[in-house]
Amino acid sequence: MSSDKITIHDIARILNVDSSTVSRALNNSPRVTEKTKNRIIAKAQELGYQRNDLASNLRKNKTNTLGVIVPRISRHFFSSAIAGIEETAYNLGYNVIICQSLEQLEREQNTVNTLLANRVEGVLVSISMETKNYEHFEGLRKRKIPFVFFDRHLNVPETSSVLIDDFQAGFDATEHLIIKGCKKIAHFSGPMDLEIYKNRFAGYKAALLKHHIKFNDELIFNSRLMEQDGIENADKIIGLPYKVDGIFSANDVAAISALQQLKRNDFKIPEDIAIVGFSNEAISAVIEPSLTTINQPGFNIGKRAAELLISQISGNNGSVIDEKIIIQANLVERDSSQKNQGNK
Amino acid sequence: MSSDKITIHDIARILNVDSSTVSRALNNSPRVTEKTKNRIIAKAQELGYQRNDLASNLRKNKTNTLGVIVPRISRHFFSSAIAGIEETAYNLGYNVIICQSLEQLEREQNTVNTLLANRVEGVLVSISMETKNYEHFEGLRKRKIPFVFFDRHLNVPETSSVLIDDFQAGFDATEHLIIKGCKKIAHFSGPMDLEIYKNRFAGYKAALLKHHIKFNDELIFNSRLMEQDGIENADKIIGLPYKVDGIFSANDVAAISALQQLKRNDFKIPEDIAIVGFSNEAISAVIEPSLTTINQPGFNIGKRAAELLISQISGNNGSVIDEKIIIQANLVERDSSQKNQGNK
DNA sequence: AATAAAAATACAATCGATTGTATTTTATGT
DNA sequence: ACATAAAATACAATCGATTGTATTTTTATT
Repeated sequence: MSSDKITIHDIARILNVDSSTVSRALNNSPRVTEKTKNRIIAKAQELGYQRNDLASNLRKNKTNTLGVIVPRISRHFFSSAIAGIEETAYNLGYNVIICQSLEQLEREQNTVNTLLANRVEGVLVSISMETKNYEHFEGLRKRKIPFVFFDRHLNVPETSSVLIDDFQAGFDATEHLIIKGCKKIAHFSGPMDLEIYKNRFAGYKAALLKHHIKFNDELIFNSRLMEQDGIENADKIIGLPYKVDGIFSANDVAAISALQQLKRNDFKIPEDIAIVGFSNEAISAVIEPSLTTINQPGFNIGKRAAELLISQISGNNGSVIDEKIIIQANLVERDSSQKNQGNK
Repeated sequence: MSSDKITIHDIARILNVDSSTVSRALNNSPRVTEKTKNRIIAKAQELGYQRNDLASNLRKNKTNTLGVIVPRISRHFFSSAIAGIEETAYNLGYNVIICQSLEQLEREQNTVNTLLANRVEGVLVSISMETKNYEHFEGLRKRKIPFVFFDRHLNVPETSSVLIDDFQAGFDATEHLIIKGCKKIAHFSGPMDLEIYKNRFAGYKAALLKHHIKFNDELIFNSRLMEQDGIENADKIIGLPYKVDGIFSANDVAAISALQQLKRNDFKIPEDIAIVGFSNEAISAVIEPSLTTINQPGFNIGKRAAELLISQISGNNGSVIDEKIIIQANLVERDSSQKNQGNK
């Protein structure tokens, strides 16, 4: 009946055994006879006993819990990554606490403290756009709690991360535009404190260099790559005294809003301006024209990151671990970049 | 330095006070002098003390934690709802544990147990497509842990839920098609164990009735409304000996894949067949033609559900609570249903 | 039947914080 | 300076489970 707060002590009292025996029986310890084990399990079931993990974890000094910090759950890349994390965690018997920073440094700091207070055994982080340094992760380091950056990371030594090769991807995206015949290629970049944006930008520059296209500072547009930013960038491009014929945007959100804004201003995509985005959001496949972009396999990144983290938790050999896993990110060619190549 | 596992007892020993004083100081109790409070807080900071919430929660018998169970985090509606839940929870000082059922009953049952073991104080649930009854939630009821269904719910008495008016929305969607001139309207329905699909279907039938259109069983397509289902439904419609001129799909996913399949088979949307979906996924706005659909305000639903749950937790007056909140869901008219009305 | 060895169970400390009660310290008034 | 009230702090039990050690019970051996 009233299965309100049944403890092992209640069961012990009823069956006239010690609570330690109940504990061992429920944990299937070989130290308890099959017969009493069955009695105890039956009674526990009858009373609707449910272990108190707070007490258990406190005593064992082990929580089997991972923390995850992402900027925003509702972004498709992150929810996919979380799905991958969850999958791995679930299979290996870990729980997951998910926190959002909402791109705010202060909330990111708070979540680290919450996770510490909850004694998570490891943390997976993709940092906010406001995060410029490492400080608030020091607490994890001090307490020897392993953590792994995925995607949005800080370039600190002795830290593991699961990333895509943003330089290569940026290079590929830009070279693709060049091959399609673009000469004046703009780049929408994100906050330069974030490694991913630095690297995508570097890839862009390297591709220009390789193909002997002069780098032009005026064609670099810095923003937080939100929807509004894409629109504003598009307006700036329209206002330029010369013709831009390609855009490589460091994310899809800005690429798409720019694409729509350009369409509204009677630019033909890709004939007038070819566009390549980054992330392969779900929208990108169905927008018209469909958006050429870099596919970031979120689920897979989350999966690998969780695997790496759990392996570090398990083999806690005190030594500092610094492992980088690079996941393949591939260009998905769609319509927004299929420019007529030359005029034969 | 080694802030590994600093406890209030460590601080107490160092400062030559009792651990109870340390506890009270850190919790800003008026029973401790400002002077010692400051000493203690300073020392705690110096040592990098971080409260162990496991111990604290165990003792207080209060976790300030909510559980959330959704079918799939990566579905936009759910991640939006979670964002709304998080927002409310964060503001009111609650933590949130998020679990996915992945549409599997077994996993849903497991998550309930996990949440119980973690002593959450309330649970927000949107059930899986396999969930047909209430059993596995009985444990919550027994332990007097309030829970609130949102969106996908079971129709059990003495249970609170935050829903949209699926009947009305189904009615509106169907009537909209009728007004646009459709005479033979197919309906893609989901598992009939779920109230939401029952109600959307009922709304569909009511609209037909009102406008004197005969209900035709052949035009009802039951499935789990996945991408593949939409394609198959479209094929079946194509194969019918008579012409279908409208589709009301109980979700956007199936509506969109059907739309694309029909396009591939040279049907003109909306001229040949008008389509209305349900949920207003992000894709629906950018697909061509853009999809008319019912907007379900996920963030808002999550927010309201969390508020309702927390109010029930706070006012735990033992009495059973049965509160239904109906959130407005509105038709978003887009291109997929703008059929030529008559031929004047 | 006596004794050793093995098996089953009981005892008791512990994890880290909280909190009601008891004790010590400080302040107040005469 | 002394009694008393008030303030500050210390003591000790508690939350519920786990686990090393001690004790009791059973089994095996001669």
